[in-house]
Amino acid sequence: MAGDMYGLLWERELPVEGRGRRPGRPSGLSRERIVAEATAIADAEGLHQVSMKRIADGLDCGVMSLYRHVPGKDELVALMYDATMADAPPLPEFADWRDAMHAWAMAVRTLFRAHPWALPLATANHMMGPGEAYWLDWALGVFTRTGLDADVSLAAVLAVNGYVGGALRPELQGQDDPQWFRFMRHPAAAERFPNVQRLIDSGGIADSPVLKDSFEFGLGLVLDGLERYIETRPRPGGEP
Amino acid sequence: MAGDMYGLLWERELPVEGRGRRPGRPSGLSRERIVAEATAIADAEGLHQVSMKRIADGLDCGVMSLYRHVPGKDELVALMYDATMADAPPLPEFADWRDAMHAWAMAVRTLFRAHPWALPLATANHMMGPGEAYWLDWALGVFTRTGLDADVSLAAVLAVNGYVGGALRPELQGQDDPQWFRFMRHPAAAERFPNVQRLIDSGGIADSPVLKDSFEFGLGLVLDGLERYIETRPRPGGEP
DNA sequence: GATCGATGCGTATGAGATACGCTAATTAAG
DNA sequence: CTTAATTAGCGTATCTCATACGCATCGATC
Repeated sequence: MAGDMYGLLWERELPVEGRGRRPGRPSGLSRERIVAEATAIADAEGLHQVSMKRIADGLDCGVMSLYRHVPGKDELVALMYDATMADAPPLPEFADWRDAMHAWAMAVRTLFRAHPWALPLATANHMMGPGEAYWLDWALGVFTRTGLDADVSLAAVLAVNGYVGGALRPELQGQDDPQWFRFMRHPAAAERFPNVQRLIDSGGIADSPVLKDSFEFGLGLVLDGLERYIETRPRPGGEP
Repeated sequence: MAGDMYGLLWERELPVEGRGRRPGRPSGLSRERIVAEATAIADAEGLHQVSMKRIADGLDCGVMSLYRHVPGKDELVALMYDATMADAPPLPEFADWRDAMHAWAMAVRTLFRAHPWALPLATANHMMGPGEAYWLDWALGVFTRTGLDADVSLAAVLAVNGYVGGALRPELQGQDDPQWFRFMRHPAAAERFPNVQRLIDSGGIADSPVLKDSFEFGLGLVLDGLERYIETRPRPGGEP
């Protein structure tokens, strides 16, 4: 179904030169406006509510006009995703890799919290666009500067990124439905899941400081692991 | 759209008693058969190919017959997800928490590798069913037995689970399209993403042992972080 | 002002989910 | 053995969507 996502996401990177004015009706619509409208709908009401009709209504145009600017809906969603990833202020420089990756993770989190519909898309198979590549490149630079090899740097980025993507899941759910444990009300659940039962009985779920910041708690664990790796990794020249 | 997912996923936990034989036409179809057929289609061709018609054809029945056993498609997908999570051999006992969580993570990975369509669903907002609750409870038990408080145990599980879910993403993608870095062929990409460029130039991506097992590498980092936490955490009674 | 090339978009098509209501198959009651 | 009760199977009709096709329109260029 997805034809040339690569061309779709990257073709505009080079500004087309040498065409000052072309013949033909000037376009009131644009790919950017369509993507923006679709994203606004998704942000407000979920990806489920994004339909070509709904977008057209929002832009006050005919449905089929959209197809002059976007190949199809799948491609539009891919564009929405990458545009969303690009929609964040650039990160500053950091002296310390750990501060840098902490900031990186928090920035990514902010992004996904603002656009909850994007997280499942991140998990689905997709082509990387410029918006997403920015984050990868930035994080790669952080680890490369600590002296890690390129492949290990990538593995480190994948680890942090993996944690962030996964840990966001319950967080985004929590915003809509704080009752992750509603199922424990079921009479059969208590005996089948004694540890969950114990957790609920302990009472302190709601106001546990660790759980309140479980994202940063887990992030800290990952960074701790990386710190240990970086400190103890075999170095080419041995100890100075 | 999702009505009573809670009842849907949990109602069958208690076997209904006291009804030996009921009147009415006996059912050839069953919820289980429908879920199994739908899962088989999704495993083979992706969730996109699962339609009520396709399922009905596979089961050699009419489309509307399915609705006698499943409230609707969204609910069917929820059932598929939870049934998939329940479709794994139970984990053995482990003496060491680290061995246990390593096995846990690898088991979850095996599950998602067998059913790639399930991972985006895990990321989407959903109600926990008995299949998923099993994994949560098991992991919670592991940490609780190390003496961690219930809330911290949950945070630890969320951290490992987060890592696993997130790290699986590129892995599942890699199976279908090993060219995660195809975008770097773009002329504009090299200068905009120098660190990715350097990574590619380093050449050793394909046969880097770290990247080959990047899942376990990252998992090790998370467990290292947890180990350090467990060893240095403040204990109620002080040092023995 | 005629032509060209792109945009805007109405209409038609086909897929997919599902509400409704009828039919069929059993069991239980008379 | 009827007959009523109850539940499964499912054809048809509808509604929502994505999208192919082709015509109309608009400006720039010649």
